Amino acid sequence: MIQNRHETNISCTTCPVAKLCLCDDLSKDELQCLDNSIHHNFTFDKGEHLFYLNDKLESVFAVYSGSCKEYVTDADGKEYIHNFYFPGDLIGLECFNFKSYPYSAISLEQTHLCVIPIKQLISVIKNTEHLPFRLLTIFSKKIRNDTSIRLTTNAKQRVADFILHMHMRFSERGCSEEIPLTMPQLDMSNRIGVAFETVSRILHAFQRDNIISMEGKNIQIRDLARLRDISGIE
Amino acid sequence: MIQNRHETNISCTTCPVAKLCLCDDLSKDELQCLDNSIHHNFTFDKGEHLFYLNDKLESVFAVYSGSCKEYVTDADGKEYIHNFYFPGDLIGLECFNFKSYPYSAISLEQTHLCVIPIKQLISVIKNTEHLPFRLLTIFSKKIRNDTSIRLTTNAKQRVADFILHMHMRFSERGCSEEIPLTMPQLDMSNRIGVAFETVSRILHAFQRDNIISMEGKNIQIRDLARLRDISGIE
DNA sequence: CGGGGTTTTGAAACACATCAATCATCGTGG
DNA sequence: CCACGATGATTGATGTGTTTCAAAACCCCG
Repeated sequence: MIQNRHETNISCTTCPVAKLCLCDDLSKDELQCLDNSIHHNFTFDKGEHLFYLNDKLESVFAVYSGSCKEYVTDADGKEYIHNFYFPGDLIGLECFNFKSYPYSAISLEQTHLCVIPIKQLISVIKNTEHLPFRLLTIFSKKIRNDTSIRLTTNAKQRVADFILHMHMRFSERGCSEEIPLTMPQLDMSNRIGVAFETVSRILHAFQRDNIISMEGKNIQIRDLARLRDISGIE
Repeated sequence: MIQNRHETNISCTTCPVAKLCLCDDLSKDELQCLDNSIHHNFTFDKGEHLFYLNDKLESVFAVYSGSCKEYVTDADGKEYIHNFYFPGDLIGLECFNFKSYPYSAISLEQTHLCVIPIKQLISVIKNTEHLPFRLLTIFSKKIRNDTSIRLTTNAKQRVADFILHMHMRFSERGCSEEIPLTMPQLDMSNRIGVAFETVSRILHAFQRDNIISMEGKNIQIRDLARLRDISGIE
């Protein structure tokens, strides 16, 4: 499925997002063992699929740079987006005991990925003390990522929730100043379940009220307190 | 926090929902090791809390019988329900690396729970080959449970999604005929993000159209195909 | 300098929430 | 055992937030 592409000497030991990925909490030996099981640095162009719905499941992906989305489409062609993935995130981990992928995944820009064959991942899990716990942490976080937009909220709250959630994720990546929206607003609207025209209107209202500012596709939060207030949680 | 209550000779080896719980996939020895770490059969009355938001995290819970919900409330007192839990489900597993519970959990009826202290769970994970993989499976399933109601759907689709999801969960428990709604419709409406009056109307419309039938709090699906059609997935 | 994919903006329609009142249900105590 | 209050469910009328439709403006990218 995945053609072998330009593979450089990237490794987990030098990876800048290792702390977000499988590697964190691992001993030096364990890290080496994991590193040996990973094929580093596959390049995907914008709009290229990592895999399609019902493709045979063979690998888990780790984002090295760039971004991706997971989605399914219904009979009408309407798109449901599970989540977006950024550097350090793992794609497909929760399918490890499936025969095939239950959704499609596509690159939102030029994206570099590391590929971990499931069989080898299972072997590493068996042979390392800390990886099982690391995986529990990753899954716990994924549950919070996947449920970050609440169902009981209105459109403004959802946009606020989305921005706050993105802010949190990019802060983890050492980028707390600006949130780069790598996806079109249509993707954002499909993720949060609001018409894209409504998203556009709300983003403009937030700018008018000096809650955020936008240049191009970058969002900067100017009033975090107001945003949290609109979101309504805590 | 948890008082020791009437504890009988229930064990994982004889538990009727073991296949849904931590036990599945474990060897006989591993099961024994797990069993020794679990305090079985704590009784919670309807409306009794398992734990409150910000309580110190000490244990994970397994539902033996009955049902529970996890929720948080916002500043206005509005309730957000993460999920419902039925026999074989685990509560609090995704908090294992937290200091305190990030939400509250309450019993919806008389409920029997098994309590697994986190420290001992970690020790069992370290000492068993299969439990780490069992946990990955449980987490994968939980992600699907937590995201079973899509954000981009209308009220009818959400009610349909909810019924289909409950149907799936109760089918796993050998109860595919009738879905016992142990929660009031208000809880269901808070879970799916639809006003409870709207839920009431939709449930009646579904009955009028012979898609479901209801006696008391039990839902019976009469036209699964129509329900799937309304849901719109696949 | 196009031209397809986005984003913006306005007007109209509608699905759903909200408000309000009635009805059913159930556990509790007199 | 029935009356009572509390809780949950139903049903209708009204208001509004959001979607939908439509058209224009923008903006990269080739």
